[in-house]
Amino acid sequence: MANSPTGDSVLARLDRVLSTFSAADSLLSAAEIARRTGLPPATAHRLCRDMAELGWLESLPAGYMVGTRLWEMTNRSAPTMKLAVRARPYLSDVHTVMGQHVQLGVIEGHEVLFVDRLSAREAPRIHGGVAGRLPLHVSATGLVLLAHASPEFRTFYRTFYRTHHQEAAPSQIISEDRLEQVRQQGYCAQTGVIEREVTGVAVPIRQRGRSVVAALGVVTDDDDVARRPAPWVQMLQIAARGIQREISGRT
Amino acid sequence: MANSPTGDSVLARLDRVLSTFSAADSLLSAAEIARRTGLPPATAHRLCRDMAELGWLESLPAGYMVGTRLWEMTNRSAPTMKLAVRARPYLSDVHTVMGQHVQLGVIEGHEVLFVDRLSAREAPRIHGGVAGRLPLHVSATGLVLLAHASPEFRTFYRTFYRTHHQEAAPSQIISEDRLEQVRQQGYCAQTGVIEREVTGVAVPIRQRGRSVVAALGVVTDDDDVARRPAPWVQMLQIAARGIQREISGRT
DNA sequence: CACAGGAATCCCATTGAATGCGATGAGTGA
DNA sequence: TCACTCATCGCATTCAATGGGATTCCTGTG
Repeated sequence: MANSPTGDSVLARLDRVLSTFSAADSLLSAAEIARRTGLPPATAHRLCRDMAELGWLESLPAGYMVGTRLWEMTNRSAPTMKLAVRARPYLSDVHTVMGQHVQLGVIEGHEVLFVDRLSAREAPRIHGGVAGRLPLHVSATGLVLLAHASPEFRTFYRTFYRTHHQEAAPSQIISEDRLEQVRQQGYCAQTGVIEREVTGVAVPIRQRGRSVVAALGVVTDDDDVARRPAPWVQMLQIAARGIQREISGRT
Repeated sequence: MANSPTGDSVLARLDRVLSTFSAADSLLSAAEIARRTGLPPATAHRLCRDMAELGWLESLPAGYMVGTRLWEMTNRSAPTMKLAVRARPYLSDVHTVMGQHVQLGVIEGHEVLFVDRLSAREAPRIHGGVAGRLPLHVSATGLVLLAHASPEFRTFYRTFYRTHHQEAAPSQIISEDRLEQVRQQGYCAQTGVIEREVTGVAVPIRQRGRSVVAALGVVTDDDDVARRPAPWVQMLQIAARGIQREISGRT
């Protein structure tokens, strides 16, 4: 017994402890955390206590919960979150006018991470919430991001997906032709990939007119959108331009 | 030199490193971080590298930025953030109908932390963004939270504020009478505390009809609100009830 | 009411992970 | 070419972190 005979760093352990919490398990006792992380109870207990002291966790009689400190620090200084905050009013506009789910996604690892979303209560339920993730090619938002990623990344993604989800890889939707089309058109619209009847439309958001840093999308069950996406695309593009202006100004 | 002769833990150092980043300084080199935290360059460098490996930070040629991993974990599992996500549609409703700044605040330490905000572009600029903080008594949102806090906390806050900001503590607005009034009325409306002409109105949000866990507020420069807050209060209360139902259902 | 079982918390000898000095290399600007 | 700064690495040092075990604190149960 010493400074961790298992050979993992304090940092890695902290990450493990934090990962233990989820939407379903937001309140965990020290013993439970120890069990799930495989850490000795005493160690888990000490780590949690120290994290609680800093506000990383919140200590309650019943156990520990994730605190607001990390969220606060991240939200304030992570560039992606600053983007989300600045884009928010534009999402809101789109949401108000279209009355559908509106979302803002970025590439994170090999998935789309939805960094903001305004949901329509009357619209169909969709997968993933705020901070949710989806494979890149199953949503229009993700597909736009994939289309504008580097050629190396696109190749990587194809092989990656083939190896991990060989079950039903609809390879035509991530074909180079399809992605080229998305780039040319300046948008992506697709219906029924996750669920029949549901259509996604998304447009890229560029930083200073260059690299694509995010994608703005709507999700709807309005059949009309699938048939004539043009007006919707245009509304999204106007919002996207607003966001681009907003984020290209100051840092 | 050893396992930290300065006597602070790895955890404390990580916290210091993360705190170094801010909205203004979102991209920092290892050397810069070392300078600001007072850590030896080699140590700062190693910590950053390790954090980047886990996704806590993002490593760029020009330096380090805060990554999305911590935000993601926090957003998914911190109860306060789950509250914010669930409340979002209701904030959106209020925002759409009233066309003013709408915000959701919780008590965090001795301040209000705004966990969500929808801003009106045409409305007056207000202090603090999302993840912003304000002293409890300078906004209607904070005052509602203070009014519903425990008597011990209220006493603590008064003495705390007096010692730290003796300059201009408007003690009448945090008097027990005033707070009692806020509780009785079920809302708080006040004008001109931060800026003349600007009025805040806020109502409490209760969990399962009991403890107040958050406050919902609007900020506006509409003079009419200051004179006749009643209709606005009622709209807020309807939204608040919606949120209460939403968060009292499942965990 | 005593007792069992589980959790939280404390204690403390042990030790290897973390540390930071110093050196090297890469990059930049004068 | 030189001077300066930063990133990165190697390595001996050592104390902060560790975890087994004991103790205390609950809580539910027979």
